[in-house]
Amino acid sequence: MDNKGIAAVFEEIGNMLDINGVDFFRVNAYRKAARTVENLAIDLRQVVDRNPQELDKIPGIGKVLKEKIIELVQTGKCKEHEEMKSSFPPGLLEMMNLRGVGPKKIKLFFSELKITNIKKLKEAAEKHQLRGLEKMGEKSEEEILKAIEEYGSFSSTRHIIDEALQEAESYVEYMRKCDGVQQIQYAGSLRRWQETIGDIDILVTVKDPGKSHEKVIKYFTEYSEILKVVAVGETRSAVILKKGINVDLRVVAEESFGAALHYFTGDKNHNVKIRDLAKKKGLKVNEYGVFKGEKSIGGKTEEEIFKAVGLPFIIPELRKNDGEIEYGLEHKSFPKFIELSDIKADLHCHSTYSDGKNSIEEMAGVFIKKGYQYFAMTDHSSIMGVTGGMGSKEIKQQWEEIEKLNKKLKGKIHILKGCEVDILKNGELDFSDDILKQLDVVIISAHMFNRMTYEEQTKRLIAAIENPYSMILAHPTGRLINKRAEMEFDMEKIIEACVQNKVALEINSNPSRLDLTDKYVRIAKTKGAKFVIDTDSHALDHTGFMKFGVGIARRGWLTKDDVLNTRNLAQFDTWL
DNA sequence: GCCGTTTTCGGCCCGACTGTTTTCAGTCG
Repeated sequence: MDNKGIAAVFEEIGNMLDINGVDFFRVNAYRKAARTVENLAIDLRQVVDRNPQELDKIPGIGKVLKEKIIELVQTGKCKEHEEMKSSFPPGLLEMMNLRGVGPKKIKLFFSELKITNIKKLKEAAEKHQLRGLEKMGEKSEEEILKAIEEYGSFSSTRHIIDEALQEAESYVEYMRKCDGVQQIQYAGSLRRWQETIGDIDILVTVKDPGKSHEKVIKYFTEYSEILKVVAVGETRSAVILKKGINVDLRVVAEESFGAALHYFTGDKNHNVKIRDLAKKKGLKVNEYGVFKGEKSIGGKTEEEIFKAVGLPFIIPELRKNDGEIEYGLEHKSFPKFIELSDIKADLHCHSTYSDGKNSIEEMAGVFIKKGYQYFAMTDHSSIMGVTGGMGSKEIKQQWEEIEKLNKKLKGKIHILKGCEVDILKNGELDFSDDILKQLDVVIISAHMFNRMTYEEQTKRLIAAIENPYSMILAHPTGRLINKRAEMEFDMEKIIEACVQNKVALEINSNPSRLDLTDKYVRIAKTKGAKFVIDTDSHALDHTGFMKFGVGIARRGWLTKDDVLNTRNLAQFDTWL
């Protein structure tokens, strides 16, 4: 069983304990462990295989959960989990997904009305049987029916980052026009550049706290794209957009901007840790500031929050309670992480020579506008028949065109002759050595045969990486977020093969790919890998995806030096 | 269930909003 599966089991045990009314801290221990395991960079299967004692180092995993992890990895099951589940009516846990329904309500519905699933809950609400229960009334019944409707109509999947970003930017633009709004900023997982986004969080400060709050909240709930207003309070509001994304608004005074921004940026585990640190120093951190007793000692900026608990500024991308707090306490400063402005080239894009929408010259034009010094033209090789991949005749034509363009565009940008060469089933590449040796940039990638076994796939990829002409391994897992699962293979071995053979790892910036993921970026860095951040553009407007790849790189703790396309052409050429 | 330069036992982040109530429990982030 993999990390995700283990996390799901812990989450389920937590939920069942919660419904059973067990001590909340025990429940929380399971939930916390579930989040920790889910966000873990290392594969627990390998840890258990190698040395189970390493589990002791994982925060929040003690004696009991360690044994459960070993059991789950080795047998695929956990006895206690199975036993608990067998005593739970199927369908009961699913009700946890309904907005406004938690463990207490589930327990109430079950003990009083024998409701064991969403269908029965709906029937009971429609027959007005719920309003007779303790603390339940007409309104609660309506809310439950609405929650069931929402649950049925929206997929519970998380949103792709560029969709969420567009929605957030439009909403922020709208809010900016509201009288009384001073500062405005989206926060949450979007500000952390997380690969997928659960909901959008918007923070606003107002000039005149007493008077403006109400006005701003009202304006927020009048946005044209809203499907439903979920909550309206004095400082908070929540809505669901027509596109199915939840948006939370928080309104605070100017002097609390930093504290609120920190609180609202999260993630939750990071925030809990910061508050815990504060507590040990005799301080209290909340969304309004840092307090010593009643007295505020900071909160206007995020820096003040970090400083109060003895930390240097931590960039949003790192806030995952994934070692960043410990690192900050020990080192008192962080390396300067890569920024979008460090990028000097794009090394993976397509033209009409394969499945791109635009000509080479048009692609060159957009990269010139971005101020890039060079880019690699990397159309598909011929096996990608559906995408009109290039045979040896087409690629030679392309070289001629590139040479002409390089003369024409001299001084503006330099085009490298490249190719996204497919990895064949046996690990060989889809072009002869004769072609490969004439290319400036050879990207290798697997588009087909993704159903091979774990071992076969690992072997296949390693063979391709060991090809002396291979330079960059593109989108290794081949996943498409919410659409296609990742290929199964031993990622650590692949990373090691890349390091040994001096093959760079691509961070593919396409928001549906984001492949490598941040977790493996970080592992690869510790193993000494080099990276490129590419957009894999198939049209002019895809070239703007770079920011997402840079976000992943920052989440993986990369600096400029780790990323090859931050180098100027001469330096990059040396690496080639 | 986890954890420890205040503890191996006794703590565990902190606050907003809703609905049903007259003081708060449940839920959420």
